[in-house]
Amino acid sequence: MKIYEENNSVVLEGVEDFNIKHIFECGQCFRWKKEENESYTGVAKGKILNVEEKGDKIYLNNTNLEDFNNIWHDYFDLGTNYTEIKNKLKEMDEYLDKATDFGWGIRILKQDQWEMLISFIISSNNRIPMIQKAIDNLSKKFGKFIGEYNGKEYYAFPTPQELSRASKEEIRACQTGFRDKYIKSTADAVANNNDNVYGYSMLDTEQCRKELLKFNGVGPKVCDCISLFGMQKYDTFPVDVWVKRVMQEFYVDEDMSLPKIRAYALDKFGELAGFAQQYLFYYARELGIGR
DNA sequence: GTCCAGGGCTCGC
DNA sequence: GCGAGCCATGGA
Repeated sequence: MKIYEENNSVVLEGVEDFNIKHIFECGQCFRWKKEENESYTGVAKGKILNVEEKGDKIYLNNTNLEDFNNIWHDYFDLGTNYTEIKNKLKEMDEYLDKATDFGWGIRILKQDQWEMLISFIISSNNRIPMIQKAIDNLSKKFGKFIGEYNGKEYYAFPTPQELSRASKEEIRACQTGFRDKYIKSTADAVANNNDNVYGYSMLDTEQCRKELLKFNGVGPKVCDCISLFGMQKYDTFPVDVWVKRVMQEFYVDEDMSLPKIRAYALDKFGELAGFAQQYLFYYARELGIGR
């Protein structure tokens, strides 16, 4: 892979296992929006970035080599060999063989722990477009203005302090619905009790899970998503309706409970369970498997 | 009106 | 530690 800077952009030439549609639409993130030219613009780490694909080149627009080295290299998990991961998954069974071919360019982003905590509380019993809307509203209302890009204004995700200053009613006004009380309670807990969510990455998967489950509005599924997308716990397997469908279609009985599906997958996919989950989720959702 | 979404909480065993 | 009900909002 060749990396160089030109015209306020960083170009990645010949990067393996990288497809922007797969990455941004596999359900792991909520703040990346597709532009008219098929590129994606989003906010992460308090910066606005646009990502564009042209042939075998990936253009990271509105950034420079310094930010690439400090932020984006890690954010896009470019230090991990996804070819190797996919090959191991392919050897497991025919369904993963298909799913990894289908979503060949997926990478699990290393996103902000706190942002994942609140985002996936909002996700509970909700739809993806509604989740995106609520997060946008919260950011616009309580986050810092970062700047403009391509004629649009962008805001950072609010910090724990910024969000805890909001009332339950103000949070609800951002279209969070009945989850308003969960968000308020969690924001207060993190801001006031100094619950150090940024330290949970250092804990092992089980300890991390126990800490996250203490928050109001965080159950098994939400907890697994935060662990996987915010804390690099790859030996987790979030089971939502889509994953339940694809698992029942290919692996287990119709009447198996969610906790048992989770246990089954952890046992079967082991250290790679989180990666398997992403490929299966994207495969199931894009193809409408089980509906 | 009915159904459903990247579920969580509470209770009873 | 489980399973079963109950709870909840907004869009299609």
